[in-house]
Amino acid sequence: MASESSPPFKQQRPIRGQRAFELICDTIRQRLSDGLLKPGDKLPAERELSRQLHVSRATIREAIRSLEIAGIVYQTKGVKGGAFIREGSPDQIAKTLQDYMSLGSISLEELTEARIFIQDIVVQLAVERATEEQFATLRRIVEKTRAVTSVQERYSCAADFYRTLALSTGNRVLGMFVESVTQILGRFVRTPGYPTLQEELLDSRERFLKLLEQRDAEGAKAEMRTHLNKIHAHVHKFAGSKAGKEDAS
Amino acid sequence: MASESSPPFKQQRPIRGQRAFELICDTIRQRLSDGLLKPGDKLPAERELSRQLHVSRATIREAIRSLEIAGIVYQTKGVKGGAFIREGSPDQIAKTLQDYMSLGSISLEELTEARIFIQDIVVQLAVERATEEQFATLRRIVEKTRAVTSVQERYSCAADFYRTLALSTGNRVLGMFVESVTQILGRFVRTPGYPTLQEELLDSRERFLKLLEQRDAEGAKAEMRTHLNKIHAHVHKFAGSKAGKEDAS
DNA sequence: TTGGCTCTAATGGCCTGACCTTTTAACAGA
DNA sequence: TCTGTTAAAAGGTCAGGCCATTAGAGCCAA
Repeated sequence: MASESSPPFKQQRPIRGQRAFELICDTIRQRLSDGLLKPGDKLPAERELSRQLHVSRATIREAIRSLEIAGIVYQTKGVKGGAFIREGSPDQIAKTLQDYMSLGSISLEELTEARIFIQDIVVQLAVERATEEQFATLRRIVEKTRAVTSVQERYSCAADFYRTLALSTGNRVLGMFVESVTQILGRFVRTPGYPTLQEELLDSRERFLKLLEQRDAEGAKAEMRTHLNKIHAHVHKFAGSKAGKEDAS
Repeated sequence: MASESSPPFKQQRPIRGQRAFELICDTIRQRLSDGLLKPGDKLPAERELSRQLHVSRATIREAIRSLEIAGIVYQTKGVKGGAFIREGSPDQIAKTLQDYMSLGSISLEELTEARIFIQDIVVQLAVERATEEQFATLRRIVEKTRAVTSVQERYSCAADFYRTLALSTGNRVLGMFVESVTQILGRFVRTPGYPTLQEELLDSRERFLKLLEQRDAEGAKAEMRTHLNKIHAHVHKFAGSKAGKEDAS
């Protein structure tokens, strides 16, 4: 935010429902896409922006709050605190999908179905593009999985596995989707009463890795599909029983 | 919002950075996922919520603002106005992806690449699941495309086409992704100076529809891929030249 | 020197209370 | 019946204040 001494925001003609805080958001977004603001940069303090833009601090706060919720900035308190531009993260997509599930605009079944198809793509691309080093990382993660005991740790390992796999495609859009689904399904796993399903996991992982290293796309995709179908059936059953209990109570 | 007479929001937790407006958001989200709130429902007025929850109106406003930015509610002014729960829409995903492009967390190339793969899935599912009626709708859209002249109209027809196609898969997650990408690429189309690329569009659509109606998945996928590759090359060239000009100026 | 200690200023979080604009419904008058 | 006026409700904004957190400055004692 360059300091602007000229009157910057004197919208006295709000013909439309344009709100002051939206103009401020748009300005900052514009500076982002123009490259004037980059991740890590710090916005001026609320009181300072209030002076610069000739709006009240409450309005500035609504604007910054909006940017925060949109995942564009984060805020910290204290001196040297403020609003900082952040990197994009899958969290934002995950939150949106989660909200949409709550709203009933998408269903768990649609999410898992989409996941299976997209994971197919991921596997295909991983076979084509993953480096030996990434194979090694995946193998390390599987080894780590062998040692864990708690549900929480196993989920964490699975998340690492899918994340690394998606990373190896070099496509961060796919990566964000995969990570989002992982996070959402993770909420079920963390729900008390979620039954463990460990038995064949490691075997499946081993087979999958082997096929991946052999660059056998079809085989790896089939293995992944089979595994995901099992997992998803498990989650659906759990989610269904939970909903049933809620209805009954 | 049940009225709580006991001290509701006196968070003396220094460890947690939990803010008052976040608690309010969480409460409302909880009611959503519990089914106590549904799309179309109206939240109490700001002043009313302020009284009920024993927080200032400014805090209530920050909470509602957050829900609005998250795409959960929309607000209207005037008597009979207020915050209403809305349906989930792809706009939210589109906005997030757009922001992430501005932040540099994803690139146009990654987005279009992902689109090609996901459109593959969509076509596959459409071949398997689309009804005759949906075929007819698609054909109507193509016919309409024949008549349009402006870039804006043509974009609108293309958006309808992809939306209808995605709809026919019955998977709204895929639908939202497709719609989001359409919206984002639409921003380029609407940029002044975007060169038209009309020639083969209608021919391609015709061929595609024919293959779709014959339930020829591989053929339809190939046709769609070829078309998208052309479109994307076009967009990339335009985006690249625009970026170049910006650097030069 | 070094390890704490307090003090202070900067900053976000929250509050109170007020005024404006927009929107709708109720009402009054032709 | 229609039309214009009015009042109430609701969001949008402003002004100013206090509190809690934080990092640095400066100080003091071991």
